[in-house]
Amino acid sequence: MPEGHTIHRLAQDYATRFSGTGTGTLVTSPQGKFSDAAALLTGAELTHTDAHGKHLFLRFRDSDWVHIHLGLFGKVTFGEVAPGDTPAPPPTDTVRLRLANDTAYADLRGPTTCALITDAEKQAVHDRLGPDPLRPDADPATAHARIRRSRTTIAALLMDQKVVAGVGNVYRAEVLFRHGIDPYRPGKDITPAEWDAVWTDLVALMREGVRNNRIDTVRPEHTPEAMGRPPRVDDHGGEVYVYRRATLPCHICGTGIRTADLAARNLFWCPTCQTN
DNA sequence: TCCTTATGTACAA
DNA sequence: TGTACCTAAGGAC
Repeated sequence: MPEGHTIHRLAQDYATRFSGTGTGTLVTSPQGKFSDAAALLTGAELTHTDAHGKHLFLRFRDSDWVHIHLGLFGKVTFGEVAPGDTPAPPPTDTVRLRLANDTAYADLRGPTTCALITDAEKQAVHDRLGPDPLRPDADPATAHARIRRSRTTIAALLMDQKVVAGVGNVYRAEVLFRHGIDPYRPGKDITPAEWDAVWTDLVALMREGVRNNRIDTVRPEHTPEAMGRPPRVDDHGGEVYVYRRATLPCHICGTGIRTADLAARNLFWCPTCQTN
């Protein structure tokens, strides 16, 4: 489930379990691809975690960072351990990285990236990413400056991590729906007022995503209860307007939700509600 | 048991 | 634009 909210939540969850405990962390790579780095890190304490867009950073000692990117399939599962009672279960052979201490373990599977990097290499990652709605230092004007000089569609620009970091296919589709914006509009036509509204909304939606560890975008007045419709659960675990709802009726106007291929990803939108 | 699909990105041509 | 990479779940047989 990796959009930016997942990564920021992971930064918190890793820190809660492994940092500030005063104990070293057992670091292993049962799957093997991270074995050498794991051997260097094991026994050190996790001192800090950081997230920018879909990139997660775990700090050990003073200048060692583990850089993690989940890609499309990556997942982290946490487990609790009771000392001398319930030990961590043996990791399966797809676990790229396991952290374990006296009270918890965390298994990382299927990441696109899991590598030991330096401060400078970490900085280079930050430098190539756009502002992240979940970071307090984010400057939305930087994003709009790029958007306003591009003829590329707003739908494609929102997925470009150099423009905005952390937005993925779900938030892209949902935020455009919430603002009634036609996904095919060129970036250069997005006004400052529209961008301000979209950015503010992304900040709120993604913060809620971190809190709940899932993506919900449906306004209270459009929930099934409020609309007098039977309750539902969308495929991905949250409640949304258009994502993966192709051909189903729009919650607001009843028009069939449309889908199309855009830069090798599935775009979803309501042709009636999104005409701005 | 096989096939498709997925909230992602990098690189080659 | 196409392809490669990483994993697991769900549906069709």
